[in-house]
Amino acid sequence: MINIIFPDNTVKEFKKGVKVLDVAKSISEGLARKVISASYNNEIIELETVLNENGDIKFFTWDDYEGKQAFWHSSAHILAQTIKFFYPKSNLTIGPSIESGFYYDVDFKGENISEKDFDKIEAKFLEFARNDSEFKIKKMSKSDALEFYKQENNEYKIELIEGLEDGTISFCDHADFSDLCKGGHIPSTGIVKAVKLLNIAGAYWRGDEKNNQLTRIYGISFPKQKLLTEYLELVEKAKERDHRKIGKELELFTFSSRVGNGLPLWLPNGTVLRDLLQDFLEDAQKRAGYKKVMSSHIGSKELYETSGHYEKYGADSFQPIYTPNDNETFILRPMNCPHHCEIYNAKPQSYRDLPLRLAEFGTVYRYEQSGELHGLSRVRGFTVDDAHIFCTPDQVDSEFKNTIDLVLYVFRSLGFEKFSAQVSLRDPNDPDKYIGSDENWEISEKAILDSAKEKELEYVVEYGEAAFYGPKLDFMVKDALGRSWQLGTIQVDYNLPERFDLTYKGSNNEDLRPVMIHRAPFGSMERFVAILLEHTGGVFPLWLATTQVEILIVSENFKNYGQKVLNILENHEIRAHLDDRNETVGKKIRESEIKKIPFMIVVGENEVKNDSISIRRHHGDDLGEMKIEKFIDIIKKEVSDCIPKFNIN
RNA sequence: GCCGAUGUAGCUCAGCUGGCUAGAGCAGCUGAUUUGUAAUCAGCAGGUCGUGGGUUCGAGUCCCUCCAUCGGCUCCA
Repeated sequence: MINIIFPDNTVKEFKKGVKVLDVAKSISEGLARKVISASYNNEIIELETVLNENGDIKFFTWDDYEGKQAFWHSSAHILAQTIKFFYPKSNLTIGPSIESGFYYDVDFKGENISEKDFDKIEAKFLEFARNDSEFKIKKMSKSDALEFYKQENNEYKIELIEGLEDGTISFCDHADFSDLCKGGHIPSTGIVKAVKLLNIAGAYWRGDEKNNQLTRIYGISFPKQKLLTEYLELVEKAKERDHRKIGKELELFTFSSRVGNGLPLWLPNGTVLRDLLQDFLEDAQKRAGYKKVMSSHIGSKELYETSGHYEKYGADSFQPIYTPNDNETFILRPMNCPHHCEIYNAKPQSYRDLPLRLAEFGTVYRYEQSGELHGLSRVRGFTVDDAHIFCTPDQVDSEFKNTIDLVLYVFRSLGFEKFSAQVSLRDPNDPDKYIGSDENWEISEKAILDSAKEKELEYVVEYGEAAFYGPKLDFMVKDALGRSWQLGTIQVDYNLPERFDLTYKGSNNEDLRPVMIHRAPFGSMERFVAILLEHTGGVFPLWLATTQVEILIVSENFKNYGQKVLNILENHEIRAHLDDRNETVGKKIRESEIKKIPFMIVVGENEVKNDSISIRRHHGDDLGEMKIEKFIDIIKKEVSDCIPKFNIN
């Protein structure tokens, strides 16, 4: 007999060799019908798995994350079966589940496949699913596994198997289809009732640009047709929040091929928004003891050779700028830190001056690969809300933590409650990618991990994601379609201070080396605005609305009164606009609604007579007629309520 | 940079298998209307159909090149 512990901590005895599905049945028939996956001692298993030792069991249904993963992973098997049906010569590689759905990477061996083929693949997929074939795991010896794929001439699977240990290799069979797989399936294909292939893309084998490019087919599947319909509707809705669409509608920014790809043009509305964000952060930074500086958009090549950036990125960047003088070469600046190092160097520094926090909204230019450009999220010219903190080694800890507080303040003030933190460390297998001593790296990696822990951030550690000069703590936020973007970033750097020979005088008059912290709470104005647009859908909190109040006159006879109202609001620094066009009130309201303007003021005969204004909120709430002074109070209160000031400890 | 898709007026789109001077709505301009909470009416103007080449009696439509955008991959100081 074995003891099985259930999630509610009850323990039950079962016969050794009991099947997982029978354990579920012992609880209730209902559970046994709904359960599609399970874990034992935190290892994902099949419902057919037999249990021979004591352990913790968990059951998963479609409603659980793990249930969906098993469902989608199993769907990838059915997709693979279907692909083999239509393209018998193709080589399968890997087919995992992802956050929403699954994909399979296939080498089609020169055969063409496009989205036009999706209909027939989906139809055959569902036909295979309806056969309700059971997924069965079978163990295989390494030599048999290799032999299986040698017959298929599948060098990818062979490479995978060669990396596995004999005795740990298993295949998953369903119907007449067999695939190398470690497990984690639903019981049978019949549960999959709906499938949609989403797109087709190139993907490098093992994620390496130097390898063959495979064809990746993305798909998603559901246990009910209705869920698929709902999913597709949700995606359509999310597309309405695309920042590129909203940016166009609200006239925030644009691009021009004559200016250049990836070089955004900020329109008047967008510039108001951007300035508001900049003022907001500058106010917080002032309170946190930062000093503003400014520097040029180009710098001599030597500057970036000193920093190490030229060696690392020079060849893939905008190329050097020459002058009439043969001895001069300049570079369009790709980052602000070297400039700030030189500001630090402008005079001898003392430990009494530290920490020195230099802040600049610095515009930088990077030649991103053409396939990388993406609206405002990935551009070739952008402005970093940059600052560099020069401090003593003792101060790193507190400065780092204060910086985390500032980032969290920014995120929370702008309604980014859902974000993930990522600690990016060196790739232990590729030390040549990085500059600086091991000792310095270890100190800074520890500083970041300690701070993240103390601030109780929920973070993941990614090896190999560090900048070449130091480790990072990044704050990631998702866009409307669920893609993750890095916004805020904090980086500890022991290397640039050495390269620029930065020093300060210690209390014993000795020359000491400061530590640098790079940080940008927004990340960049461009990307931050992009994500902000996708989160708000263009409906900004009152303090960020580019136009806060639209004044609508009932007819041209009330132009003067409208103008008077406008003047009063503007005197109170309220961003108002007078719509004095010869149009109907209905039309002006419609247009203000589309532009998502928070408040509309309607003035006509009644208002002139009563020396008042009538207020309508965005989305239709009628606040009625009131004195203009009262309205000003309402606006001022709402603005101060939605944006608390940054307090430093 | 790589794989796939797309590219018609400022915007959103129509234009079937190649066949008259390429259409619509919104926006714009002109005029009428003087309007009370999501579109007043009429008229006018606006496009070398992304670019360059080719096939054809004839190309928005078919083929090739390049460019850009979109979805991924890779990259992201």
